[in-house]
Amino acid sequence: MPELPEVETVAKGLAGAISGKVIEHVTVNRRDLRRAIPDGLEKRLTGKRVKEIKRRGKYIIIEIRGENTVILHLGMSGRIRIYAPDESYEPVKHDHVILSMRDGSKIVFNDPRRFGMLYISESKDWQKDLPFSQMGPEPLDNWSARDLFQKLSQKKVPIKNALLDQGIVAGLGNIYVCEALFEARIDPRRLSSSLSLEECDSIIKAVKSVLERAIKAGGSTLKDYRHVDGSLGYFQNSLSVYDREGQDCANKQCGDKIRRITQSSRSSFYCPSCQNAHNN
DNA sequence: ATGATGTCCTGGGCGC
DNA sequence: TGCGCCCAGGACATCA
Repeated sequence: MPELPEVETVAKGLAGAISGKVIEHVTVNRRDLRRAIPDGLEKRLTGKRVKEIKRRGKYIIIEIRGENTVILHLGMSGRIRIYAPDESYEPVKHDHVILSMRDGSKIVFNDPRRFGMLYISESKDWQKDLPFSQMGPEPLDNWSARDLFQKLSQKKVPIKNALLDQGIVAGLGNIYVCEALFEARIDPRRLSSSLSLEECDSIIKAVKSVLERAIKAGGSTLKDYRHVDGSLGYFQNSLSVYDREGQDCANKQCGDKIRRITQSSRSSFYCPSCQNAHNN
């Protein structure tokens, strides 16, 4: 379940491996992912040079010289594996796309659950395309409490759901929303429109803090996620509430236990004592 | 228009 | 050991 820190880690790994390099051959084994891999992808990318790799929300943006931008989303279970020129590539189940670079390295996109996407932007400027045209701010860039407060003031959904909405802020998923709300000491059930400007500021600080620490740790490996070299992230060891139902609250003086509830048929984890639901 | 619910998909974990 | 069941969840479709 890659969220911003995991996607950032993969994007950085990809950038180091293929920026400036030429794609010599493209193999697509299976096209029917969440969004079909477009026919013609092979032709359009063969012989092209990779310009730059970026990240926007949970998407990896691969800019190509002389072609529109390649958009990659890892879905839930997607992985990118990079094989150095001297490494031998042994195909495994669910290897859907293989980019063979001119220097002999290979980039493999594997996705068992097929929730991922790999396509080419329709417009010259990918940012004008959906979903980017509708996407909220990058939480680590210029995300302001004023902006969040303004957006939440019209929302009648719990704050947990609002933060998962990519139009409010980009890149957050279930894990980091739970963690950030714990750190901001805000109950996930609080109505979005009930939050004060100060509370929005707390949320922003908590989100930034948890994302920055997770990126430093190389992301969280719960099930599927791996770095591009196959190694693991280790931020899962630093999670305070996510998947810790029944365990002691991380605040030592608290003494309460982490609770799991369901919101919009998704699990939320929180500490009933530290995350107080006054003002609902 | 907004929010709630259902759908896609596979592997892993669980109970019996 | 093996079978069936349920769960994980990001984005999007569909419904009220």
